[in-house]
Amino acid sequence: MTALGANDIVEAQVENPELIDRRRGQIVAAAIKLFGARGYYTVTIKDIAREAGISPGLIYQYFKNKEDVLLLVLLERLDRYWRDVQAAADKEKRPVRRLFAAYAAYCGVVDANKEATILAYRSFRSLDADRRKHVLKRERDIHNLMAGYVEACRAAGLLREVDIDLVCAQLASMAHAWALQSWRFDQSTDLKAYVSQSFDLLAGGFLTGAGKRKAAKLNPE
Amino acid sequence: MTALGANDIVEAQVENPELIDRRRGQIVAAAIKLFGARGYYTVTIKDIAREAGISPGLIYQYFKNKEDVLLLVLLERLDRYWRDVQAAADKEKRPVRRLFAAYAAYCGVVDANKEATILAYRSFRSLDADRRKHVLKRERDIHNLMAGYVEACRAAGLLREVDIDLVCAQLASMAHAWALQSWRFDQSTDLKAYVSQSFDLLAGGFLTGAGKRKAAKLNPE
Amino acid sequence: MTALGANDIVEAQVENPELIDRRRGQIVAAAIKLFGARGYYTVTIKDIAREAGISPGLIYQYFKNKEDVLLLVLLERLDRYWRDVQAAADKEKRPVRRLFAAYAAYCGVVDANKEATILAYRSFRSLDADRRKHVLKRERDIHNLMAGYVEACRAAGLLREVDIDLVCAQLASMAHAWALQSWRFDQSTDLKAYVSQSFDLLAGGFLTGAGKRKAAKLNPE
Amino acid sequence: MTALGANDIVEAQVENPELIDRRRGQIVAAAIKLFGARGYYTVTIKDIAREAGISPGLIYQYFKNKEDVLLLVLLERLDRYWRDVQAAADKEKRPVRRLFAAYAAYCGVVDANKEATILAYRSFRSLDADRRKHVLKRERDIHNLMAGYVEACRAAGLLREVDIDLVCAQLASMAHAWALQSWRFDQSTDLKAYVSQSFDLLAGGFLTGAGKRKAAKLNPE
DNA sequence: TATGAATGAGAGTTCATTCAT
DNA sequence: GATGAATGAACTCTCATTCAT
Repeated sequence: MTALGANDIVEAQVENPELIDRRRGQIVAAAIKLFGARGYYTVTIKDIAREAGISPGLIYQYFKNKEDVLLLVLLERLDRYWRDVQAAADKEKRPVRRLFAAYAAYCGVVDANKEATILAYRSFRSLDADRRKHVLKRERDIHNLMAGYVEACRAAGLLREVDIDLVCAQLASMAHAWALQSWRFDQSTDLKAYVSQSFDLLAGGFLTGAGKRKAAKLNPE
Repeated sequence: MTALGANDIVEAQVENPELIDRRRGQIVAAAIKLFGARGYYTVTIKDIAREAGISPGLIYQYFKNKEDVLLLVLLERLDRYWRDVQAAADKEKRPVRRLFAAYAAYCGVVDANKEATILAYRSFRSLDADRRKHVLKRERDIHNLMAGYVEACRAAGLLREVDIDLVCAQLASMAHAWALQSWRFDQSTDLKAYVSQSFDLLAGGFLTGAGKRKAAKLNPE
Repeated sequence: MTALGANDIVEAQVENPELIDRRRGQIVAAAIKLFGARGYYTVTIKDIAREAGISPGLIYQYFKNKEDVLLLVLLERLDRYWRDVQAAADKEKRPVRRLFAAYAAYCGVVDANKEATILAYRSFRSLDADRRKHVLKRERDIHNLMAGYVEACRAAGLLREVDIDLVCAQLASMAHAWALQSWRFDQSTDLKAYVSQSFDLLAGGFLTGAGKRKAAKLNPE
Repeated sequence: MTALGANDIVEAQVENPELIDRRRGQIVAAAIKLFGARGYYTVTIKDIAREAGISPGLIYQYFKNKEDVLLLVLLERLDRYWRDVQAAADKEKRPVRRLFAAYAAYCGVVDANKEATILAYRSFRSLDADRRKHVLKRERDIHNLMAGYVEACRAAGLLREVDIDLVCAQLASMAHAWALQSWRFDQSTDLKAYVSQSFDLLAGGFLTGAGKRKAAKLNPE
């Protein structure tokens, strides 16, 4: 189930689950668009309602308050990340290729949702402790997903003796950097070049010689 | 001159430059504390005034509006980063050691100002276009500072053929990750371990064999 | 349509036109009372809300800002003047009688709205250029209405060769004087006496001998 | 003595009478300029201080508060009116000529102080009851001055049987109309034409046949 | 279920006035 | 006598939330 129908996390006044899914979909889509462009605090409930084509009052039938809208927005994004990354990784069998595919997918989804990625950094701390936990839970899911791919490289003897969490932090940071620190990069750099260059750099640090040779084959330049 | 007396960027109604420095120091210190803990939007001018031990009206003698307070808060942090990093780097002559010293100092100042680092990510986009430029200018100064240290490694033949901007992005991202993604790391990891491990990982990616041997000597474990 | 529903001049957040009319009626009535007594600047939005029996926020559903409230207050008064004057004039056919009826009605509406008349003088300049234009437009409508009645006297050969705009200025000034310069008049003077005396004086200046004889019949003292 | 040194009306913290006169002169001149242009409420004490070239605090050495500044501004204007009108009237001996000279001078001083004239209408009601009395006292002085000139016409048998206060109200209203209702007049009308035309109209109402013949000689067109 | 008018607490900001220097 | 930094009450306006329809 997607984050939207998550009645255990976010309560609704409405019973019909399909309606909940549909309305929350509308509202979250509108909110992602607006929060992404202008941030959480400068967007009003009225703005979201107008963008979603419904009345302000209706939002409170599907969300307890504004913060809950933000929560689902953030969870929804993380769900999408998780699905995209896994789907891409599943297409590859060999460990280094799989890790690369996962990283490339991660960068790809960041690129396709730049605003949402930035929003996550901006607005995570606008949530209260309880809601943060839910978001962190999903962050950790993604972390674990990636950690599995790294671990597989180790099992194949292709990984130097390094801390896997640290490697995951690096991979995620660099994927995020594409959205968050774009000012550092030459404007002419495109996503594809960024992915291969940054992976080369990162992999150079954590793969063994054998691993690097496999990685090298990914970019036949 | 520090960012506080920056009359060309932020205007004051008061003439006396020493007073401006002192009062802005008070106000920015209070604002860093509160913004850091609760974010820009949930902190009120009255909160800042109370924390600084002055009246709300007085803030407007030294700042045109709330956004200008945020601007100086962000600039002040970047100034501090720049100074700390440079001071640490200056103590080392050899390129790899110098780069390491710079990175370690960067991580150190992030650690000492975790809240402020997070704030930068959260609140940069709350600034209007003009104010963002000022912040980006200082970000770039730090970027260039680091790029210089990386470049020196290349001049000494210790750098693989890699994009320097990308390397800088990695270094900065990992330093920031210490504050922003601490949930990824084993709670027992301390700053010192983090610095050496992450540098080892990064340097493994961008240094030549000779460079790595020099880097290895930095952590005589 | 009265000035209150004037959606083209003052924008409302609320759609329902009847509601707009009703709420604006409430708000403008309260504002006239308070502005009239204490002037524009010393009356607060909260005062108006309290007087109107609504919440402060609601005023901003029907007016963009405080200045717009003042605008409708001033327009509303001018509308009332126009309607009262025309209604009274329509009851008389012969030119001098009609002009007198119009003047008497003008004085009457000034008397019934002394505070509002004074307010117009006080507060017109508190409006910005755009809003002033709207008020002047209605002032001119009244001017033209009166000018028509004076012109009819001329057509009937009862008017000396005088500037009609000047005559209108005199008529209006004297009507306003009843509210604005009441300190000049013996406290025992009542409205009726004021109207006949001042009209006698004014008409003596602009009517021909024949016209004055007709005017004389109006006051059979 | 002019209104400025009026220690019995407005209190000063400073003893030296010359200084009081000089400083109040500075302050009132600045205030007239600013109040005239922008009205009482939108001008701040700081604005006045800046315009007068002194510090805000100093104003409170010469005035108890902002309202007292307004009081002296209004009194000062009335003093000037009184002096100018009397000076002009004194140059003529014959009653109708004298009255005309007084009226022309009145219009002249209105023309030279349009903003201040408008200010009087706007801001008189911003004063409290006590201060209003002082202003009304001087208004009455001018009224009486004019009434004397009208009375002289009656003594010479040149006045119809009319109420003198009403005549004074007319004369004052028309003089003020030059500033307050300029929108009614053809833009090409100049002051001189206005004075002669309006006096012709007014005098036509209150003078006898003999009086009118004398008045006619004033405008040898 | 859906609407949107209504509420009212609280935000940023201004400014008359005071007072230490 | 003169300065101008400092105060804090009070302003206009916004907006999350509620509730009658």
